[in-house]
Amino acid sequence: MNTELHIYNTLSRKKELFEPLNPPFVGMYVCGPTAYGDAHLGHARPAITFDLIFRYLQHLGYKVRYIRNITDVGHLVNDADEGEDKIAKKAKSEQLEPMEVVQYYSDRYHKNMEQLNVKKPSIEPRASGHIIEQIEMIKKILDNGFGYEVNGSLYFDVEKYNKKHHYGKLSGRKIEDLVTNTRELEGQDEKRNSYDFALWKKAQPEHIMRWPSPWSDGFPGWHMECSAMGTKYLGEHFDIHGGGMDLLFPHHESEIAQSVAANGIEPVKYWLHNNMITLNGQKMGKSLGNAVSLEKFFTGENDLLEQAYSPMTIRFFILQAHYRSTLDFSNEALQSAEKGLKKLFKTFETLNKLIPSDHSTVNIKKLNEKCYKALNDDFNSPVLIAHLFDAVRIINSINDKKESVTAEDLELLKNMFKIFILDILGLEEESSKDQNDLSESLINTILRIRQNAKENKDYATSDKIREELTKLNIQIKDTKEGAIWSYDN
RNA sequence: GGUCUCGUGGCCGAGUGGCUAGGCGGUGGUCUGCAAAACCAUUUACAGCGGUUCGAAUCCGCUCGAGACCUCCA
Repeated sequence: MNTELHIYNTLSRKKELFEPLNPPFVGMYVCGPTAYGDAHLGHARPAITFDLIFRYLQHLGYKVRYIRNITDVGHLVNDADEGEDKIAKKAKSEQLEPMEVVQYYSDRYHKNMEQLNVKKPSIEPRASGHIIEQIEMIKKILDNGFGYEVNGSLYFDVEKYNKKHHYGKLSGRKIEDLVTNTRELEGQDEKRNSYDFALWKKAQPEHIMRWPSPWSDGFPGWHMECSAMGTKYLGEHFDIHGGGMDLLFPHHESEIAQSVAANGIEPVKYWLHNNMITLNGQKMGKSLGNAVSLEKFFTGENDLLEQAYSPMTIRFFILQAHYRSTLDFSNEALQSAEKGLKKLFKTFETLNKLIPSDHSTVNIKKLNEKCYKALNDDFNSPVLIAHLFDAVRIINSINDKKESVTAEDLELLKNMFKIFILDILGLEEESSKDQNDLSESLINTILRIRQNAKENKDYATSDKIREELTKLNIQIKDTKEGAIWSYDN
């Protein structure tokens, strides 16, 4: 039962039985963030999706090596910029060493991931730390005749590659379509064909991120880092490669081509892609200017947000949709997720109070099996959550003496909750509110009651309240504007 | 324009040939000093049109609508 995991492979566009290449080991590579800005809701989706997958594979007993890179070289800021490095641009504008920018945003990313309870990957390599590996891989591609050099820059010869292999097999594109669908740019292009892509780019004099190579001082092309680092840590052929659907083409397509060109074998057995998060039906992305940072979600400081949404609300919201569906953001949807999550956690308390009886009126074993069935069907977390809410209803009914379970079933129920909610979905209870906020509003509530008593000339009660608060080192002062209070330390 | 994906009830979101998804909200009830919580019941569905089929939200075709990718760069 637990072993029949099926996952949707973008390569075949079908659900396939998951069979690792070298069980019990599983290698998984996921495209991580570019460290040049704060993480937004769109970044949370792949992180949480592959965290779920990581956690479930581990739960099934696999020894998973999970690689999630940080891209820290050669990103453009947006379309308007002429070939300038995203990180370098930021560095220049803020008078920083590029690595300072990378460090700053990596730290912030890690903090957000921790808040979302996303487990750390096994290895988190950086592109800048693997320049040698990338150069070595480019050399292999050249040796095998799939690259060409122009003025110190190297490009991948897609047409030549496509004669022996299929460029476009992952994204379902045909090279003829690429020809007709790419418009010609002015002569500045060094590439033989518009669909060729850079393996290595010669740095312009103003570029501050540059490394020596046999061809020029420059930087690696976009797709190289994932091919090189994936190969280095997981081997030439590994189990799972993941990322957002937006990376399907050309990034992942080109990764396949590079690996095949260099190593002669298909790099990845299962390709997994999560869908986008939309806002008013449109993809959420930095370049579109509609991306709300995770930090803003947690504090609520954004015009689009009616309130703050906790990291666990965000996590639950994302897990309530299947990872291959688009998920539309709205305040209403997040608020209902918040309530649902609260209900789920409240049930933990009820569960611990339950008293077993000598027979069960509900089939807990079957429910448990259904939960596994949901996850085994391409990590269907929304269906899993639906089953867990069935369990919630059952638990409350037992508490109301309308249903009953044996001690054995109760144990299973407790175990289910722990395994699915805490371990696999990775949800955790959040301390209801900031402690300070809570005590502050508590005191204000008490003072309002005292004010009422005073207005009713019930001075016995109002004095009693002041006395009790004083004992707690909370000093009350009655002023013309009303009572004020402070900690009396 | 090319390629692909999608269109489910007030909102979000599963399902993919016949059997209640689920959450949030609404309504009625049980409980309750009142409320909350909980439980029970209940409400509104499968974009439109046509076809296949004993039977379609689910398959096929068309129409309408929405989105993603398709230059440089990561």
